[in-house]
Amino acid sequence: MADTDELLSIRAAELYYEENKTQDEIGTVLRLTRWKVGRLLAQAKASGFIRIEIVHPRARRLSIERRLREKTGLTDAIVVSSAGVTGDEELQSRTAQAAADYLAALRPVPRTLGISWGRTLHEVSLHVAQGWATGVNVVQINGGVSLNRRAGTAAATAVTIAHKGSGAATLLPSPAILEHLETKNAIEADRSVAAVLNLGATASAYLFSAGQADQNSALVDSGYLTAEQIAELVRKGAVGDVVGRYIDSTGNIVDPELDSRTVGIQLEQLRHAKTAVAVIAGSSKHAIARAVVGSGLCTVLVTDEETALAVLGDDS
Amino acid sequence: MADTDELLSIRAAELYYEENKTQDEIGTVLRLTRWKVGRLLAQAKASGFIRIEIVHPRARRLSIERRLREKTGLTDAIVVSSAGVTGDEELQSRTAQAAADYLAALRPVPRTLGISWGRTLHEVSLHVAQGWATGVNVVQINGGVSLNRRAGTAAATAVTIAHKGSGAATLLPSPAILEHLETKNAIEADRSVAAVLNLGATASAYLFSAGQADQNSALVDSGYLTAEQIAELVRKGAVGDVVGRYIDSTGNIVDPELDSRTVGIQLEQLRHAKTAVAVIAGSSKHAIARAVVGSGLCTVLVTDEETALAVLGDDS
DNA sequence: GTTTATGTTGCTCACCTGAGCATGAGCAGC
DNA sequence: GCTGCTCATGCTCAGGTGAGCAACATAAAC
Repeated sequence: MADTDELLSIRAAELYYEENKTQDEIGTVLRLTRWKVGRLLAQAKASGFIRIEIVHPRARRLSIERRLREKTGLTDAIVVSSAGVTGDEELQSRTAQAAADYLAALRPVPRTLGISWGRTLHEVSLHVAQGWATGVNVVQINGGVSLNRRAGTAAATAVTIAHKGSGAATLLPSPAILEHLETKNAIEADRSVAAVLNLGATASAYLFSAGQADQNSALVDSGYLTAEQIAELVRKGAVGDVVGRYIDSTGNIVDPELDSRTVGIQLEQLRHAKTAVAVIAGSSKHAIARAVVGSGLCTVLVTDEETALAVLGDDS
Repeated sequence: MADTDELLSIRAAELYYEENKTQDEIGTVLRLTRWKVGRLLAQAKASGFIRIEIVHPRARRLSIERRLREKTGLTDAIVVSSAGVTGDEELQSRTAQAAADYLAALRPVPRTLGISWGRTLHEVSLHVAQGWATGVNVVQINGGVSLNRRAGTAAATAVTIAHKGSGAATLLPSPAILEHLETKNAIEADRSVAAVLNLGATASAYLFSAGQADQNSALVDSGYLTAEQIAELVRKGAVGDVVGRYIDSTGNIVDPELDSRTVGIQLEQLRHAKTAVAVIAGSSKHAIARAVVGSGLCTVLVTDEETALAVLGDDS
C-alpha cells in the first residue's frame, strides 16, 4: 500500500511537473480524485523526490542562508548556489560577484570601508558596480604593499573599490609581516602608518577574505612566509589566516610571536565591528570558514553552498 | 534592462521555489506587482533556469518519451530517469524494472509472448509482477540453450516469466549459432525445433533486448563467437546484435553467412510484428539502440534517459 | 510634431490548488 | 456487540495563479 502510493506519487509528479497537467487531469488519468492527487504530490515533495534547482550563476540558496543566520550568530549570510558549477575557479567568481552585490546593497552605506587584500578581494573589486556609493573612504586594514609584483593588486583592489564608489583609497604602506619585532614596532609607530591603522580601526564596515593554511596561501606566494613555516603553523593547529593572522579552528592566534610581527588590524577589532563581511569560497577553505564564523570574526558571511554546509556541519 | 530582469527573475524564483512565498509576497519584497512577478517566474522557467528533477528509481521522463513517439515511428516509449544514478548497473536495473512494469500493463495481454535471452531479459524476468497474466505462453525466439552454465539463465528467464503469468514456457532446444550451415538447416528441420520456431512466429508480442558489438557481448561470453570474430564484424560495420543477429547502423545484416547459421526468428518477422518491445539500456548500447529504432525493429522501446537522447540525436 | 509599431504594465476573470472539516470504514479493547 | 480511536476519503471555501485585454509608454518613421 505504502509502496503503491509511492509509485503513484511519482507518476503524479511526472505528469504534474514534466507534462504540466493539472491535478484534476492527473486524477482522470490515474483514476483518482484531485484531492488524492494533491496529497500524493505533497507526499512526493515531503519525501524529497522532487528536486527543484535554480541553475544560474547568480542563484542563491536562501534556505541555507536562513539556517546559517539561525544556527550561527550571523547578522546576514549570502550563499551562492553551486548547481552546475565546473570548478573552484567558477565558485570563487560567483561568490565574489555576490559579495560585490552585497556591498552595493549594504545599508547604511559605509563612510569608511576597511578591506584586506588577496585574490578573492581583487575579484570582488572587479565585480563591484560602478557608483555603488558616493564618497566612500576605502582603507587597507593589513599590510602588503610592495615586496613583489603581486602587491600591485593589493593597491589596485582598494583603489578600484574606492573609485567605483566615487571615493579615495588609503593604502597601508607596510609589509604584511616583518622579520623583527623592533622593525614592526618602529613601522607601526611611524606617523604615516599609524594614521592609516587608526583610520582602519574606525571604519564603519569591514570587507575581508581568509586564506587556507597550505602552500597555496597568498602569504607564501607573496614571499612573506615559506612553505615550511606554513607546515609548522599547521602542526600547531592553524587552519588558515584572516588579515594575515593565522588562527586555529577555535579562532585563536596560533603563533603569538609571528602574530606580533604582523602589521594590521587586530582580530579583536574585527570581532567588535558592527559590520564585518567575510568572503570565503572554495573547497579548500571549509575549515577556515568554520573557524571564522565559529569565533565571531564576521557578522556577515558570503560563501558558496558547500562551504556553507561545512560551516553548518552538514557534511558529516 | 534584460540583465536586470534576468537577475530579478532569479531572485523571484529563489523566493518562490525555495522559500515557498506567494507571488504577491514576492512582489512586496522586490517592489513589483504580482503580475510582474508571475511573468518573471514564467521567464525563468522558459529560460531553463528552473530545473525540476524527480529523483526516484522508478521515475520516468515523459517529455522524452513523447519526443521519441513523435520523432520515431514508435507506438510507445518508456524512458527511465537517470537522475542520481551511480553506474550502468543501476541504469539497467531500473530499465528492467520499467520493462517488467510495461509488460504487466500491456493490453491486450499477450496469449503468446516471444522472448530472447540475455542479462537484460533475465533481470526483467526477476522484476515481473506475480500474476501479470493468466495462462500466457512464453516462447524463446532465438537459440541459446546448453553450451555452458550461462545457458541456464536463458531457460530460467522464460520459465520465470511464464510461471509468474500462470503459464508455460516453450524453450528453443538449439544453439544460437552453429558452425556449419548444414547442421543449422538440419536442426531447423527437426520437428521439435521447427514447432517452437513456428510458435514463435505467431506470437502476439515480442520482448527482446540487444547486445553491443564488443567483447563483453553475451554471445562471446557464451562461447558462440570469439573476440576476433566480433572485431571482424565491427570492421564490417556491426553496431550490435538483436536475437543473435548482427546488424549495422542502418539495421541491415552485417554478415549474411554468419546470419544463415544463426537459429531463431528472422528480423523481418520482428519488423512486421504488431507489438515488439525492445529493452536496451546502458551507455555502451547507444549505437545499437539507434539502429534498432531507426530500422523499425521494435514498436516499443524501453530504455534509459541517455540512450533515449542518443536515439533522438540530442547528444551531438 | 505627429503617427505608427512595439512592447510593457496593471487589471478582470476563470480556473487551479491547499487547508480545514465532516464522514465513514477498519480495528483494537472491553 | 459496542465503544472509541485512527486514518483515508471527498467536500467546501478561501486564496493563489495564469490567460487574455485594454491602456500606456517608448521609440522609430514620416
